[in-house]
Amino acid sequence: MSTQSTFTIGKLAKQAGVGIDTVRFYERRGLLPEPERTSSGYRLYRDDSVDRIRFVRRAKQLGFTLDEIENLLLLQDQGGRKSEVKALTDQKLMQINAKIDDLMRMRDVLSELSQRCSGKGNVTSCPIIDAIATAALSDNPVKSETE
Amino acid sequence: MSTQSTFTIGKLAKQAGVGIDTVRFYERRGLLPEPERTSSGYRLYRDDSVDRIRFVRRAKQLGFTLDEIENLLLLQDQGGRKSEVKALTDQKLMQINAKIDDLMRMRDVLSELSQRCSGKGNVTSCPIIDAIATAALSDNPVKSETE
DNA sequence: CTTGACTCTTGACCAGACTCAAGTGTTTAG
DNA sequence: CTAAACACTTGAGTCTGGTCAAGAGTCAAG
Repeated sequence: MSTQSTFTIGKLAKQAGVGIDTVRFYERRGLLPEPERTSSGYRLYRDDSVDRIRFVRRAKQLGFTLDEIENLLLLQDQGGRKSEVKALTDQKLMQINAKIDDLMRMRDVLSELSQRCSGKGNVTSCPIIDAIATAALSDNPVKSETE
Repeated sequence: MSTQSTFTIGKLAKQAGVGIDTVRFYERRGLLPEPERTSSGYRLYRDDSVDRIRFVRRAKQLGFTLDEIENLLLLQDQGGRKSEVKALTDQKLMQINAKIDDLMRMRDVLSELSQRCSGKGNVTSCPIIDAIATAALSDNPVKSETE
């Protein structure tokens, strides 16, 4: 009578917008609890599993790794403190800022090199190649702790 | 009388600032030509190999992958056209810009969420968790072609 | 001559997040 | 009843850029 709200892995995957293998992978990773099974062993899910996978996907879009997301989910499940969530967020924010800084430095160099290169003729005395070949780039570490 | 300017892999690695394994790895990858060998099989290098490794390292700092660097080196070795080098550079520039855009979008969301979260109390009704759990984030693709 | 430092090769392993293959069992539509 | 579509498990492969280990040969100093 009412909508029977359990479904197998294929529907879950489709509803959550991921592949079937991804669902099983998330389960192995501990991001999804082990679901009930039918007598024949098929996994049975309910809507909350869709939500959970979407949570993972959205957190990933924000730059969190699966390990970090596991942490976030744990805090949600077991009622952690807001300060822990905020700490994870701020840490991620700093990592992202560091990465942006790296990339902007690369961009600045590349964009200047591109402008200096006419693009005409053969590669002898190409400002781009020359700059990479000699130490025209500052030799300070471009690597941030985020790599 | 003159400085005998060949050396084995350890010196090369040290001079270029990479590990010995990295040198051999670059050779396997085709970034370094196969060097001469002593009668006992030791690799023998000259200064140009130092330059070549440094080229790779600098190009990497600019965001090029080893495949792309191989390409760059090929253009340098075989006198390609400047336009090809410029094309590679501009392509990389666009990739980097796309990545920066992605990261800035993430940063904006995270930074707003962080500001909205007091960090006090337990996680029930945490604005960060709530935002990830519901569709508070735009569901448009954050993925750029650079991933 | 011996010891220690150096080099050789092959091949495995790391992170991160999946993705696929093979072989088998289950459910459903016609 | 049969065939398609779906699901199961185990285990391996993908990509990138290295890094490490084992076992053996080589070279320089004392």
